[in-house]
Amino acid sequence: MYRQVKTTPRKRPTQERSRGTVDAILVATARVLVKYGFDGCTTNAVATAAGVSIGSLYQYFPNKEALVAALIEHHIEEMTKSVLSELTRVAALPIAQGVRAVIELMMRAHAVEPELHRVLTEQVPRVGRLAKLRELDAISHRMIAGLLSARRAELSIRDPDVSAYILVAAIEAITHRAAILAPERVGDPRVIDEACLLVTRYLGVADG
Amino acid sequence: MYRQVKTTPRKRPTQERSRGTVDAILVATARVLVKYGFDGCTTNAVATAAGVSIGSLYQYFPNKEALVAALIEHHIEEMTKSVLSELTRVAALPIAQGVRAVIELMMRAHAVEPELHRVLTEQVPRVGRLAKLRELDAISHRMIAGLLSARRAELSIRDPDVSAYILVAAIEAITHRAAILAPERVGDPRVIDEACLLVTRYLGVADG
DNA sequence: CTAGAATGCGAGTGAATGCTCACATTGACA
DNA sequence: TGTCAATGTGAGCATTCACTCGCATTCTAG
Repeated sequence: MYRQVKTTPRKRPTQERSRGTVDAILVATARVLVKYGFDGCTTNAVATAAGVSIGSLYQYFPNKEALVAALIEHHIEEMTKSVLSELTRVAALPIAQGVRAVIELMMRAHAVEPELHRVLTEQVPRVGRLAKLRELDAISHRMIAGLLSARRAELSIRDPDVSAYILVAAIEAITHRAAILAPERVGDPRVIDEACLLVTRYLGVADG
Repeated sequence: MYRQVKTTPRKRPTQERSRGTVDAILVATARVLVKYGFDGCTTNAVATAAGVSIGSLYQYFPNKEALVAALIEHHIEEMTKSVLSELTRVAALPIAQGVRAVIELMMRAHAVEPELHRVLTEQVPRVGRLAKLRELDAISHRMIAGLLSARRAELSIRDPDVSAYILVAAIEAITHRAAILAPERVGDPRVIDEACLLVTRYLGVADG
């Protein structure tokens, strides 16, 4: 399918100077990626945009994919972190409030740098980072399933696992679409309210 | 963003012979695309796989993107057709039955040639066919909104438009995910049942 | 201060590949 | 059967681009 290439860094920067270089390269990658797309994101273009020589770029990244992979990895890790912390926090809340909190988190997560988010999302499969994405999915899925199990008495669901699958897919899609296809919908309280309604009615709890 | 290229056919085939050529090229494109991905899908590879010379390929397709665009267009048109006909049919059914019918349609639609579907989906933006996809979205959205409006008395929703947005996003995602990330889930009756439940509970109607 | 390590440089190389074009073959129609 | 248009061919051109390598500069430790 997709040619798999090594995307592990070639060398870790140790001095201050080189850390700056690596940073500049990553920032430039994001900029070029958003502006010209994956195909227009040539290593030479990135190096130029970063104000760094192409040789330096190759000191730290073994190839083009590695550049994008690094961005994706970073992005997904950030999302994983916030999902984890938010879901932990939510465990203590009344369900309706928890639902709203999670949905708002997702909206916010999609709203920061939506352009970059879109490009990265599109390029995930090309860069062989689907596994990383599925990891995030799996985490969300497990945590939601756990929450549903724990509060099962309050809910009218049959199988927490299937329900978690359905909910994760639905909420991810609603927020993702809002961000990608209709940016004006992001943060639209009608959409948020309605998404909350979808979940609470499905779970059989009163809306917050 | 993405360099836009002409993707309109260069010449319409008139004789029987050339129609066969065009067909062979499209079939080969699908095969090569699935097997080697977009990057591995070189025009020369497609021509070889089609048993056709590279020159002939360029008689009918102005460039590489046009090949994939043709496939995508065809794919989306097929989906649009079945969505239109199914939604029309559904208008006469009791709501719960209609919901199930639509969800099953979506599952089926995603289940035919899931590999090709996945690759095409991934390549939609690169080939500048996002507009076509949004068209299908808009059609679905309008028709669902229409249905919700018409049966509003039976439903406990506030804004048919927002509800349609939510439902289209949720159902599309649930089926898409099933097909792409967990093919074993496609047609899983538990997932279908649960998706129906999500919708009927949200709409406030009894499950079928 | 100095030696060697770390970092930075960028012209150039090699390979991939989209696409052209001059020519060959086939079909339609008189 | 002859002629012209439609169709088919594939060697190779032109370009793009990822990546290397030999050398220059900067840092650090002793």
